[in-house]
Amino acid sequence: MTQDTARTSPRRDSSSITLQDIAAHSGVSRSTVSLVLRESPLVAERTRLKVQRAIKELGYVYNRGAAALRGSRTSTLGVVVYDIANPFFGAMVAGIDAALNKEGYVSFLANSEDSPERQQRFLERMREHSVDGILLCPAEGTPPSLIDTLAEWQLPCVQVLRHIGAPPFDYASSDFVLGVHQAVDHLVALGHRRIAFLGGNAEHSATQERWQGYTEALAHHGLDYQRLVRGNVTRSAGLELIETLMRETPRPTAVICHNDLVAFGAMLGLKRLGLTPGQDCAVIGTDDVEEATLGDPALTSVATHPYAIGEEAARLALRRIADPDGAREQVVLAPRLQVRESCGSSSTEIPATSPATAGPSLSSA
Amino acid sequence: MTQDTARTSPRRDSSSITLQDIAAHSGVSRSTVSLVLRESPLVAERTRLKVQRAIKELGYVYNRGAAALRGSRTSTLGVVVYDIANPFFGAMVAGIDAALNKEGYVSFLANSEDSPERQQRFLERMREHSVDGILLCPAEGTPPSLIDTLAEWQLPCVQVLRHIGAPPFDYASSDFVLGVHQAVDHLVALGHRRIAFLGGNAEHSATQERWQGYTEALAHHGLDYQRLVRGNVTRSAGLELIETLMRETPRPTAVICHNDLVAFGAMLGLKRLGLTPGQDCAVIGTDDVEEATLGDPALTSVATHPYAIGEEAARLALRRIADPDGAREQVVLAPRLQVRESCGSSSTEIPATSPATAGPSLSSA
DNA sequence: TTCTAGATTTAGACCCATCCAAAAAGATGC
DNA sequence: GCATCTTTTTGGATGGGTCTAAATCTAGAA
Repeated sequence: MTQDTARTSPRRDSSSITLQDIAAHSGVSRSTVSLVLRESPLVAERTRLKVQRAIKELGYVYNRGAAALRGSRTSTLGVVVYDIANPFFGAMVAGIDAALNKEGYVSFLANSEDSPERQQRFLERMREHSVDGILLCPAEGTPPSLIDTLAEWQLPCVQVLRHIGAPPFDYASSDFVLGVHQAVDHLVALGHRRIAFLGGNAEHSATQERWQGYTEALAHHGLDYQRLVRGNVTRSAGLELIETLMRETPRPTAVICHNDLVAFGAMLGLKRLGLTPGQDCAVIGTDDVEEATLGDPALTSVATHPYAIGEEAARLALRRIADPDGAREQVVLAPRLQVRESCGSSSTEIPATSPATAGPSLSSA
Repeated sequence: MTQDTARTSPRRDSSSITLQDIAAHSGVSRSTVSLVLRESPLVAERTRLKVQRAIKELGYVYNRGAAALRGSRTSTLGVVVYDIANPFFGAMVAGIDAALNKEGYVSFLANSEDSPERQQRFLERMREHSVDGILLCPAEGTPPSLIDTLAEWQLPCVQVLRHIGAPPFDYASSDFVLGVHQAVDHLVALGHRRIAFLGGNAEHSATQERWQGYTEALAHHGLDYQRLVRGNVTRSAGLELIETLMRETPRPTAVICHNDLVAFGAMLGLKRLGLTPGQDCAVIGTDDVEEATLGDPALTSVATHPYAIGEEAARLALRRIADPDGAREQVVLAPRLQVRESCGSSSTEIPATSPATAGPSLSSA
C-alpha cells in the first residue's frame, strides 16, 4: 500500500504531489479531485471515497497559494496592533486567533509600535499577500484617509479599540465612556467628591471617550472638582503623575486611571509618598489585566474583556469578507467594574445587569 | 497623467493591474518588468526607469501569491507560541516581528494554548500556506517525532525556549541553568543557606534546565537544604505554593521562582502570611518582566531578554531558510540577574562580565 | 424503447508571476 | 564591413489550483 507509489507517482518527492497525481491515481479528472477537496456536494459518494483514499495514500498537501491565485480568497487576515508586548493585546490576539482558527483562517501579525510608517509598510505588504481583510488598531497619528485608502484597495478593514475617519465603519471595542461612568458612579457611592482622571495623551478615540465619560459623569453627579491629568499610559507615567497630583491643594480622594498600568504606577507612587492606596486615595484602573487580582492592594478595575474584543473583531472581519457590501457594524462590548481593595470598599463585585460574560451590544451604522 | 490609463489598461479596476499591463504601457516584455521588480542588475538603467514609471502610474501591486507559485519562497514564516497572553511572549513576538520586518518577511502567528493538537493543526495549515519556515515554542506534551516530521516536510524549524527531540537542531533561548546559578550565587553571598525553588511541572527542557541549575548550584556551594516545589507557573500557583512551603520546618529563607508570575504570587502569599518579602524571605523571579521594576517590593529577577530571544530566533530561521543544509545552530543568551529589593539587598545591579545587552553565546552542533 | 430532467464528471481556459534558453541589440576589434 | 563578444530583452513553458460551460451518465416517464 505504501510501495505502489513508484508506479503512480514516479520519482517525485512527497512535497510535489499535485491534483494531477491524485487524479491519475484514482482514475478521475483534476476537476473532480478539486471538488472533493472543497467538499462539494456535487461529487458522488463512491467517487469521493476513492479520491480521499488516493489523497491519503500519496500524502498530498493542498497548495493554498495556487488555490488563492485562481480563486478569490486566501483565508488569511492581517492584524496590526500597536503594542504587542502589552498584556492587553496578548489576550486580544489570543481571542482573534481562537475565532479565526475555527474558520480555518490564519493571521499575519504585525506590531506597529504606534508608528504610522511601520503600519503603512505592513499594510502594503498585506495587500501584496492578498489578505482577505485587515484588523487594525490604528497607530497614533494615523491619517484618517487611511481608511479610504483601504477601501480603494478593496480591503475589508475592521478597526479595533481606536477608530479614525468618519463612520460608518466596522469597529470592535469596549465602551470606554460607560466604563468611566461605572467607575465614577462607584466612587461617588462610596462618598468621594474629588475624583481625578490620570493618563492619556493624544487624539485617540479611545482616550477621548474616556475623557468624555469622565466629564459627563462628573456633571451627572453635580461634582465641581475636575482634574484631568494628561500623560503617558505606562507604569512610570502613573508613578510620576500621581506625585504631581498629590501635591496639589485640594487633593483628590480618588483617581481613575487610563489603564491598569497607570493604576499600578499610581499605587506605587502613593506608597512612596507614604500614603495607602484604597485608604488615603482610591485607585481604579481600566482593563482588568491578570495582575490586578493579585496586586497589593488588589486593584479595582474596569474590565474591558480583551479576549472577547478580539473574538468579536475577528468575527466581524469574517462577516465583512463574506459580504463586502453589507452594512458596517459596530460591536462595542459593555465593560464591567471589578471591585477590589484599591478603592477602599471590600472585595465584591458590583451587581450588573449584564451577564457574567459581557454580551456584545450591537449597533449598525 | 492619470487619465491616459483608459487606453493602456481598459476597464480594469486598479487591483487587477498585472505585469502584462506594465509591459504594454512601457513598451517592454513581461519578463523585463519582472526583472525590474526583482531589482535585477541585468536591466539597463533607461529601461528600468521607464518601467518603474509605468509601475507608479498604473498603481501596480505586486502579487506575492503568484510569485510564490512559480518561485520558491513566500517570505512568510509560521510562529507558534503556547501562551501569547503572557507578557513574556508579547515581548518575544515583538522581537521576532522587528527582525523579520527588516528582511521583508511577515509572520503567521498562532497560539497553541499548550495543546499539541492545536499546534499540529496549525503546522499543517502553515505547510499548506507554504511558509518558508517555522518558529516553534513546542506545546507541552509535543511528541519528539514532530521535529522529524517537519524535517520530512522540508520545513526549516527553529525551536524556541523549549526543545524536543535529539540534537542537532536550531534553537534559540536563554541559558536557564546559568540563570538559576546566578540567583543561587547571589543568595548565598547574602548569607542564605536554605534556598527553595518554586514552580515548574512538566517535562519541558526549560523546566529541567532550571531544576538542573538549582541542584548543581546547591551542590557547588555545599548546601544540604534542597526543596524543589513543583507546580504551575502562574501567579495563583505561586501564592499557593509559598503557603505550603512556609508551613514546613525548617523554612527556607529564600525562594527562586520559575518565572516572575510565580514570584509575584509568592510575594503576595508571604504578605498574606504576615511576612515581608525580602526581609522574612528573599524572593527571586525569572524573566524580568516590566512590572518587576515597580513591584512592592521591586522584584529581583533573572532577566531572560525575551525581545532579544525573538530577534535571534528570527535571524536563525532566516539563516536556515537561506541555507537549509547548513550546520544547525544554538543561540543561548546569557541571562542577567537584576537585583532589586525583594531579596533584601539594596537595589543595585550585579556587575556582570557580559555587556549591557547580553550578547548571544553561539555554539553550533 | 426513446426521451428528458437531474446528477456527475470533465476539458480547457485562466489566475499572475518566474524561469530558461535563445534571440536581439550594441560594442569592440581588425 | 564583418565576425565576435557582451549586454539586454524576450517568448513560451511552467507552477498548481479553480472556474465555466459542456459532456456524460442515470433513472424514471412516455
